[in-house]
Amino acid sequence: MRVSAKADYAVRAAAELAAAQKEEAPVKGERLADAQDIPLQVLEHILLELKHHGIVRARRGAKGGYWLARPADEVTVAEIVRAVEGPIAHVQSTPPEDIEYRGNAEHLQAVWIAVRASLRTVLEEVTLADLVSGELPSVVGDLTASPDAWVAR
Amino acid sequence: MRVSAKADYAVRAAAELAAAQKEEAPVKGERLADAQDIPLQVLEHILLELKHHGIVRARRGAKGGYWLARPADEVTVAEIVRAVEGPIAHVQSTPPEDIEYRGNAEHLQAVWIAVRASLRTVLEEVTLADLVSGELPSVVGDLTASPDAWVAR
DNA sequence: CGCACTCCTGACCAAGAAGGTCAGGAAAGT
DNA sequence: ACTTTCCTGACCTTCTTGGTCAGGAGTGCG
Repeated sequence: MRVSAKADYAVRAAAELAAAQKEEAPVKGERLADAQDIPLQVLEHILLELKHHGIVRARRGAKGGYWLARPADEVTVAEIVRAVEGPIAHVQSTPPEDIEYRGNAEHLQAVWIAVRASLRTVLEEVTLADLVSGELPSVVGDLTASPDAWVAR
Repeated sequence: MRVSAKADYAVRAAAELAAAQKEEAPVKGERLADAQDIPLQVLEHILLELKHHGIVRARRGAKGGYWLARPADEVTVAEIVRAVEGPIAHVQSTPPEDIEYRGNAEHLQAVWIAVRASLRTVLEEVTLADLVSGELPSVVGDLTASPDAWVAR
């Protein structure tokens, strides 16, 4: 139930790309790495994965670099997390809808499905455009409104 | 962003204990292992952790076994998951409220906080009593109502 | 008491993931 | 040609996961 460094890095790098989208020129990996304090070689691997998933594009050579394949308001955080971490909220590496629970745990499946659905309501709602503008969807606002949400437990 | 086998096992075993709570006699580890198809030795380690967290109690010897330390409607799934997996929704092993984001990723913190909060709305709401009775809280009902929630993405 | 029963605990293990580094190849521009 | 920058795979160390093994310690009963 944790977020990997890779996913965190990927979203941060993508946010930088989103912000640079107006510039009309590719952004070099090194600039992204510097801006977000990510080891360059790690970042390159991540960007490659994002490219394979059709989220970013790239060109090599001088004047080369990376850019988003789509407008920033059409790329969700969920997509990026899935690209680098795989499916969200799997249980023992299998999707919750494929698990059969026995005995008194029968209804546990619905709980895991609800867990996944609740993650989706956040991750699929937030786009890179939201992220860089700071105008987050209302679902995020609602969830972060209580001071309770900001303390560990 | 996945649920470990251990967490899944722990909740299932706890559900069995919740169901057996009326019986007034401890439940043997072996019976739990059989009922939920969990390797006995793995289960014992898990139950030990749950015991250390004050969620279950145990007695050894003949007539020994495990039982819930509290009524089933006072034990949430969140507690059990935390007992065996540690804090929910940490990023790179640090709680999201302790991370400082720079540049265009500044608002990512609020997103991770919202992710954690949304997990809590499910996991802290569902008790073991809910789980065995099948009368899940409305938040689960709402989230699992759409057929969309039941398909992979 | 002696003994069977059951939990308790730590050591151990293989496989995989996480996080990161190294080194070289392949396109693009000047 | 040559530099720049992405592309790719190999490799490394540490930690986690899921699981097994073996023995110790408390509990109840004949």
